[in-house]
Amino acid sequence: MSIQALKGFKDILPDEVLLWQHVEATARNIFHRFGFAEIKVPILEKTELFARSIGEATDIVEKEMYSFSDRNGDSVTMRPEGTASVLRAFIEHGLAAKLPVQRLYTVGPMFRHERPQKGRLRQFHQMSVEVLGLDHPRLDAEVIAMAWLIMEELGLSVSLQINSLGCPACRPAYKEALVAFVSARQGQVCEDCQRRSVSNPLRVLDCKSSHCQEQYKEAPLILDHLCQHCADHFAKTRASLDQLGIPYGVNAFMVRGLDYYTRTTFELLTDALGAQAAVGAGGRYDGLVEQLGGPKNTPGIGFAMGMERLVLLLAQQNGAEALAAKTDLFVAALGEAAVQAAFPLIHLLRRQGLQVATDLEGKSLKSQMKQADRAKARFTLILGEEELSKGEAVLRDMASKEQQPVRLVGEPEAVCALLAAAISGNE
RNA sequence: GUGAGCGUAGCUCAGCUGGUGGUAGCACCGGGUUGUGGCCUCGGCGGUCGUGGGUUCAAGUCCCAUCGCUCACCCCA
Repeated sequence: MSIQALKGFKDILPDEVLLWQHVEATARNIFHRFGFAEIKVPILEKTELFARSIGEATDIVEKEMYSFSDRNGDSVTMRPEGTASVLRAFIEHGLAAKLPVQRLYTVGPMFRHERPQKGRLRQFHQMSVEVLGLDHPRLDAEVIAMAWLIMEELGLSVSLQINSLGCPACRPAYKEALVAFVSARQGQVCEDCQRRSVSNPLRVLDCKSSHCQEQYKEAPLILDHLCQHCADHFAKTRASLDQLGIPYGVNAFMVRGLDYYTRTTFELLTDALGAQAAVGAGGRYDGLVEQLGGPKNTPGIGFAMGMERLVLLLAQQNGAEALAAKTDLFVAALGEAAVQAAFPLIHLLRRQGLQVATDLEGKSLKSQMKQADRAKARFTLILGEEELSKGEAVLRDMASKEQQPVRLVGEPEAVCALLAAAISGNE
């Protein structure tokens, strides 16, 4: 048996890469329109960084991280998410002092040791954004609107849900009320919920058991327990979203998995990916910068989008035919003398910026025409003995089948220019 | 970590209650067209039936184990 990739680690083959590039290019373009700058951060960090940011008691930290001792004995971890690393860099380089409000985005792989399933891998890829230093509700709406625009420009139909998780002033009291509610119904909820009510109480609300959901219809809602400040912030965020015409649903049962979230949270949801509903999600994390040792009172908000999930959606919702790679010119040379003449010419054409494919071993013309067709070449330059003796080649338009002679004598640069002109003239 | 389903050619699959793996489709290579692609047609290449054991005269088929994949739970983008 030959060696296979690790479980949950996948090769992205050339055909699929076209979709990935489209997704990434679309998002990057929008990030830039919104004033975001790219930051590249390491994939490996000290384990402590994630333990402190994501939360010691979360599943991610407890049992899903790729952690190991490096050769010095330090515990290091392959990042399970991007926010912690970006904030570490923000703090480490004193970016707050350079610009009061930082808008950053990053793209790359994340690692979580989970059981793979549809839309979920051990190495997966996220595009994520962070805005640090501002907590105006209009910013919350702007960030959500940016995520929404990416969906629009990718042509993906998803739904947007928002919620507020409160802040350290109001959430604890709500948590207590919820725990009291669940423990009063111990016998009526599933084992998972009984466990969650202790480990991560808010999580009971998105239990998949319809029986549990029935029970929670009467449950206290976080939105009824927000302090004045948080309630205000949420109302203004909603008003700003309304102003932009972004359609959303308020879901008081929406909970995020990471401990650091506060106030506004949101998810972009689809029902087309099996159990994986969220293609993007994020929220505010106002205490996190300080918690990681950064400047006090540095609020933050961000979101991450799962690229595997976006690509899956794009492939099934949108069709991907339009993204096929194509070639400007295929050079078919027949016989050693022609191949000799073609080889440097091809290089010059490529230097000039044309996409040129060829067959280096001088196969039959039929075979080379097939290759040209497969490469989706718009033109084929046929260079055989006949043409060569006349100092010419034949340029064939693959779609119309029209052929015209092209003079090859003279300065190579001039010949290239002639060819390039012939090609662009036929567009 | 838990549960279920599935492993036959590069890909998609057929193979019934065990009885010689398929002219199967797609892809690939070549011929029909001495130098012209897509369509058609003819031919060719291609297999430790995931692996190991067991039952049997006989196992792709039944049993056990193991590895892998998929989906779901958990959790999450």
